Amino acid sequence: MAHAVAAVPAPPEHELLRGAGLRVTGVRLAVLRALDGHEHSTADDVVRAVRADLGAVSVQAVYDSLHALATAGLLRRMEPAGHPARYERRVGDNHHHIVCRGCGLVADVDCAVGHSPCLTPSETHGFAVDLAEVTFWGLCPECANGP
Amino acid sequence: MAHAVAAVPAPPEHELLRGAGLRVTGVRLAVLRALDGHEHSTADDVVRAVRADLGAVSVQAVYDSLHALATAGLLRRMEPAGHPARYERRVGDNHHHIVCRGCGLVADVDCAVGHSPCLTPSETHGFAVDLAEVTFWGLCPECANGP
DNA sequence: GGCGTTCTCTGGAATGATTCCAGTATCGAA
DNA sequence: TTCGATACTGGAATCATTCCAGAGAACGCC
Repeated sequence: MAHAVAAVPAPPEHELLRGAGLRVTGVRLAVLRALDGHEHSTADDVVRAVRADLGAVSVQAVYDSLHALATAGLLRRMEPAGHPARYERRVGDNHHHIVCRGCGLVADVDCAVGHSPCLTPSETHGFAVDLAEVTFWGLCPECANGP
Repeated sequence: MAHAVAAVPAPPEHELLRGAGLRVTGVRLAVLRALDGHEHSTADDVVRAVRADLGAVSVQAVYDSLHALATAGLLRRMEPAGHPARYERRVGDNHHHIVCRGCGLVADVDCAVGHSPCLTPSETHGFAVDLAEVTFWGLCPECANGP
């Protein structure tokens, strides 16, 4: 009876990649896993996590994967001014970010108002706007108290 | 009667610097002038403008001035992801930016709603928020039509 | 199951904006 | 006018990211 179910189901990450028309590779799977539960990781964080997972992997392989996945909409790239880029798997929803001026810590914020009032600029200067990005700046609890 | 007014009034930039507690130097005045009518200039743009104005000036002098002026609140620094930082003299008002994905062109947008509903996040995670930054992304008319 | 095309990964070097450093020049208060 | 603090010079360094050419792996097709 153990073999009644035809095959081991492919892991969800596998499906995601196929669904997006991307080849399934070890590095890409490892990148997705690395970001699971570690939102707002830098490319460097991801490189370390992927190497802990797979062994030797080149920096470019990770950058390429991050690019491919971001372009396919499987992850989102955000770049706080003055900090390296950060990646997250939470996509498709309308959420924003708080960045700490002290340590660079990033936290998610759901849109303050539910729908998107600020997401339609008053005057577009003829631009075809496709995305509104809101970043809050401040100090995290740690940096606000610390020396 | 011509000499009734005691002295030639200091240029407004001069006053601005003194008012902010900054020393008045040629480079700083030239940086402010360079940004006049050329909002959203890059550091490189400013270096070129300052050199056209004063002659030989080091890159660091311009970066130092930009930093000092930005810290003093006399200009604002904005850094669209993937592009060099840009500087503008329009400060203190609540305005945002549209950035072209094609050419990097930046335009000003007044807050879509007048006051600031989006500027108060729903949950701050304990952060002391002091600034909300809204960036719209899209294509400028030129890039939307061009090849 | 093997084959070939096409995309991905490796390793190393390059880029570009920005910053660091030590020494010299300048600003402006006394 | 002098002096201390601050700004500027020139050159080298940093850091995230990208470019490059070639070796390797995925997967549609026979």
